[in-house]
Amino acid sequence: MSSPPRVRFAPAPTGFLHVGSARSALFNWLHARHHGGTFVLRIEDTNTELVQPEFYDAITGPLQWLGLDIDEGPYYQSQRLQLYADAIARLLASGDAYFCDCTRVAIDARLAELAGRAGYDGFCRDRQVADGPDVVVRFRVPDSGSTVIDDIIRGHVSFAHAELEDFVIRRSNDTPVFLVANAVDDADMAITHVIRGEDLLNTTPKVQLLWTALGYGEPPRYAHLPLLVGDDRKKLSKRKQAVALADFQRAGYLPEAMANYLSLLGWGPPDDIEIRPMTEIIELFTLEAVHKAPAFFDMKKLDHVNATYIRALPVDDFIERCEPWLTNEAPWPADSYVPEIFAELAPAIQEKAHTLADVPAFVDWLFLADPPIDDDSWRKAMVEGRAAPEMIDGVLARLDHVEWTADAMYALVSEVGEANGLKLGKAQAPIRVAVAGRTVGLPLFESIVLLPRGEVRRRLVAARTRLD
RNA sequence: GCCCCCAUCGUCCAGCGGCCUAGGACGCCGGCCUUUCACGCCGGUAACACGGGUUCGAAUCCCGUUGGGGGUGCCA
Repeated sequence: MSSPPRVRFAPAPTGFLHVGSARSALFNWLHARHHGGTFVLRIEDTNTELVQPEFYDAITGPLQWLGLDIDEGPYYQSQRLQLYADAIARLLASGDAYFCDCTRVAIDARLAELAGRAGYDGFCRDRQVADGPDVVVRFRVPDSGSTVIDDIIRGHVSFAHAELEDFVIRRSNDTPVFLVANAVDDADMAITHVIRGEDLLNTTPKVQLLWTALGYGEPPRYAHLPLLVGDDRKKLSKRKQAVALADFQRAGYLPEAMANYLSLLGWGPPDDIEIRPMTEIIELFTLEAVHKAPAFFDMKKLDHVNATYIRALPVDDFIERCEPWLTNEAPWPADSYVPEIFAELAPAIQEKAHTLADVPAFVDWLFLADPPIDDDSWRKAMVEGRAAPEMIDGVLARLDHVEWTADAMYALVSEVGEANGLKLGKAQAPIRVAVAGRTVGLPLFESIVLLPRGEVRRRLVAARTRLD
């Protein structure tokens, strides 16, 4: 354990990279970085029937976005098939594996009579079946004894061989099952630590058995991470929305916030400071400190972490990161967007936005010819609020003579409010709704003077008209 | 069914035999600040699943129960 660790993240390209997978990747990466080790990416694509080419990029893209730089690979198992075939041949030769031509239906029929058993009954163990089409290779699990996994997170986990079936290691289409590829590659790539989700814990003794039969010597250390669960306390599933890492990117989460939050699921820094730079997390992270219980993926907390990161961004950086939401994704026509106006307001927006996707809603009224007026806001400020018509009339009366600055507007609205017995908080509401369309938003006077005076007048008049 | 794992506030983490009348964070509820909403600050709510042991002493160790999850495929 004195030499630097070599870890691997080994996803199958069968879908978009899931947050749970991303968390596994992160923990592997953290372990490697903490110990100055190597982070290897290996694509587990032995099952050609399930693999979809478009998902290869769906792995490396999000990893890169998250900031998990890869030291080695990607290795593709589909390009290493000969290695696995050789290993299987060796197992066949040594008698640790055998051919089987049973169909699932036949197996199930036999199993139905031996109540309580599942999997495979060992029917072909000594039938000397010859290789051929529709023939698989199975591993001969020892009848007695057990395999013990010394898991860094879970301690010793024991599996009785009697509970393990003679599992398939080569499919009838001649492709190896991931268990073989796992053992072969982990040995070949000199992997020292296998860090992955707890859902793989049950497959570990099988890989271990293969490892031993292949004579690989000292196996890697295992660390099975607690699963990430959703509202229903069940493993985060692809069925639900927003479990792909790319969805979070699209929803306006910063990669560093995402990585920071993910590091907090199943682990916590010893000093309780949760939001901090990745360099510090690397320094503090250890697998030994990862705990065992499943972790709920809490969007509320993610939002909080994200908002904290957004606020901490240098304003120029913030503006740059908002770019996609201000252009391609923006709700306004491209030619009406004025970068200078946005830049002026950016610091205030940083204070309020929880995600980058929230950003356009703060400024859309500045770039839209006719911003929509929110019904609830209208009701609250114009109908239920006191003196809305008086406020608008009062402001309108002096609008053309006021200096077009935030301070002057502040004074104007304050005075008109006072004349109507309203404090500023109440007084500004009708003006805000008339001009910006909502009761909530940026500091009003600072932002309203960014609109031409004539446009503000037009909106006030329109609101006043609607009020009658 | 069988195998494996897990069990501290609603949620995420602290706690690894005495410092715990259980700590922090998110959320939630009050209050302050205030140009709305946020931010910030102050305060509050709220947990050791249960039952047996072991021990002078248990959230911490052991056993059981209950509950949850995962796996039981020619997916990974």
